[in-house]
Amino acid sequence: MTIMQPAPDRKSQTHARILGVAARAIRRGGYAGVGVADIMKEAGLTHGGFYAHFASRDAMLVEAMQRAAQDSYEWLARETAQRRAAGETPFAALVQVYLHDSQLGSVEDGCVVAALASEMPRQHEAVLDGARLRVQQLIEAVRAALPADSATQAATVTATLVGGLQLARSTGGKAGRAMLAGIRQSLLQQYVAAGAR
Amino acid sequence: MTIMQPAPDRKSQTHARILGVAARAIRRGGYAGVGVADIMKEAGLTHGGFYAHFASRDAMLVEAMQRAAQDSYEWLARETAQRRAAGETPFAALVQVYLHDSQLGSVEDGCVVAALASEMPRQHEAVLDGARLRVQQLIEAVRAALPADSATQAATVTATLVGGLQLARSTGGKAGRAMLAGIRQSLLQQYVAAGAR
DNA sequence: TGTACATCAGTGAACGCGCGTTCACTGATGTAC
DNA sequence: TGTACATCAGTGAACGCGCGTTCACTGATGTAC
Repeated sequence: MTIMQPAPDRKSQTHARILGVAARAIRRGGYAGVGVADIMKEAGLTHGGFYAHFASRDAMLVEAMQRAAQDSYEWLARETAQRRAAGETPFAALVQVYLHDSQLGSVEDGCVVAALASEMPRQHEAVLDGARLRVQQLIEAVRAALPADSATQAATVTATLVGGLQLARSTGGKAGRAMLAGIRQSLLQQYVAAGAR
Repeated sequence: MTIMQPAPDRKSQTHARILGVAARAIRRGGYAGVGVADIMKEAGLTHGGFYAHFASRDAMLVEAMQRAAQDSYEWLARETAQRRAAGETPFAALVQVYLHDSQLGSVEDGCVVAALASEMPRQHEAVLDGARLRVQQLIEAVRAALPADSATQAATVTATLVGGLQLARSTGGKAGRAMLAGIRQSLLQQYVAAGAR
């Protein structure tokens, strides 16, 4: 009785590919805006195979949220690390990356919290759990870029980052970029002047 | 040839009632979460009559967004006026009203920007136009509560208010209320200390 | 090494439900004389 | 004042499409001997 290993491996690769597509799709279209068939098609598959990977559409959304959280967390860590290596302070790097102009157009590759925040109160508990965790992660990342004694400011700065990106995206165009630049400037003035690392 | 006036008046009253229901429904369930039949039922009507009032579901969403904007703007103006009359500064009143604990549970009666911000980039141009206007209105209301020379801060404060409410709602429960309290405190410290009116 | 066989990831047709939309009809309101 | 009539807001049955879900089947992969 030999257990077949190659097949499961192949399946889990496909599973990951579907999730990658779904993680981008929920940020682009929202929880309500993603269809099973669309995701499978974008992953190069037919819709029938979906249920070999997920118990239901809802179950997929839970996994997609976690995957999107992981992807956007890694993106933030990578980008900020690069800027710190180039000499920027952690806080400046955070602000410049999170509120970068390129974020205006790329919702699907950006922070999942900013992409889905206002839809959160409407989600099932399973999705909410993942979302809460991701919010905490983001606040923690902000706190790590603030002075040790300004821990209570972390949530406030996070709120400004998330809300600022959303407002600038809603505004759009040149006015949106101007708004984003203004918010970057405000944050840097306030917190760097206040001694942020 | 007499023109009948009473009938149109009655119809416009019904129209306004449907819109009132819809304006709350989009904040509660999001643009994608509201159904024609649900709204009509909540307004005490049957779904068939819907198209005597709106050309399509999308056309209704445009009007509902405007109505929600108007409702939440009036709510903010009324509540802050009451607090200013009781002696609070305009900025304190704004922060205390916008980030009041009661806002955690009542998405459908609160600020439409906070309720729908992350869904905005996905909407049709007609809906977006109304949304942009509402964002500007909100920023303007914030600016009016800031010192004359801190106009560039208005968008930043607005971002903090909107983002803060969303993060606290996502977090929920006791932790959500604590987060909200922290953000209120941060904002008041920062801006009142900086000389906000 | 080569052939028959077992496994299973993925296919695609089909089903059923919900929702936006249409439309012939009803019945209440108010007008005409 | 009272009766016949016109208007039209609202009703409710029906239609069609899209989407989540199911399921019998295929064909590629790798095993057994």
